[in-house]
Amino acid sequence: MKSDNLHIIDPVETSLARDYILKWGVKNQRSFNWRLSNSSYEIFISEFLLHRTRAGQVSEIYDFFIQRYPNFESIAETTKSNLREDLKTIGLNWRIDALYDCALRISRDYRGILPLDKTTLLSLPGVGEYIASAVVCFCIGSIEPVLDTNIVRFIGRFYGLKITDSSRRNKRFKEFILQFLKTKNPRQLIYYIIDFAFAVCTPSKPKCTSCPIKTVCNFGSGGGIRK
DNA sequence: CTCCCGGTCG
DNA sequence: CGACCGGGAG
Repeated sequence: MKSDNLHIIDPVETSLARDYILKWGVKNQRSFNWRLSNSSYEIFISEFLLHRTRAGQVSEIYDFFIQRYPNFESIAETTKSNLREDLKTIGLNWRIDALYDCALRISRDYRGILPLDKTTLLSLPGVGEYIASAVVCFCIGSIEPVLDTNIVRFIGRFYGLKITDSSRRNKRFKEFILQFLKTKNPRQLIYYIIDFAFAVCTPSKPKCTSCPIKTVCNFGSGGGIRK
């Protein structure tokens, strides 16, 4: 029987699940070129393009885009219509405008070098908490509350938290993911969680019966979502 | 916290 | 239709 204290982080269960995810990730992680990059520009671009867009979709144009636009200046020097043409397969025109404006500002105000503090990142158009946190974590290696829809679903189910539309900005979810990411390589673990949530802890019909952490998971062990 | 928005794909 | 490695406004 689990503790009656709701929403208390169990360090043992967290540690067990983390170890399982790390093990699972080694064999089952997806391979994307942007995950191998340590360039702040490429990391920023990839997160920007992944905004509300499937990873498989982005992967089809990612190499082409980085080659054509190797830095922020090259984006700032083209036209919005060129940029739209080169990104038309992934859509979301407002995002393309935002990317263009980001490139202008970074070129003009920061000499083309992406500032790596969250406050400045958040001031850029189209950059919210997820992208700012992910960029800082991936570039510097610090532990940040990176909460995309996949990670929110995973954290919510695992700890038995009610998942709502605002969970990604919920203070409790942030605390839980920060705790979960307390490893030497949070970036890698984030990728693993995302892939795990994509393949096993899916939105509909999660594969709980074959899930490696069902015994310590609130959802998979039959606890369901506690209020 | 709630709601709306967006282009594309499975 | 729901979902996508969310952001912005209210």
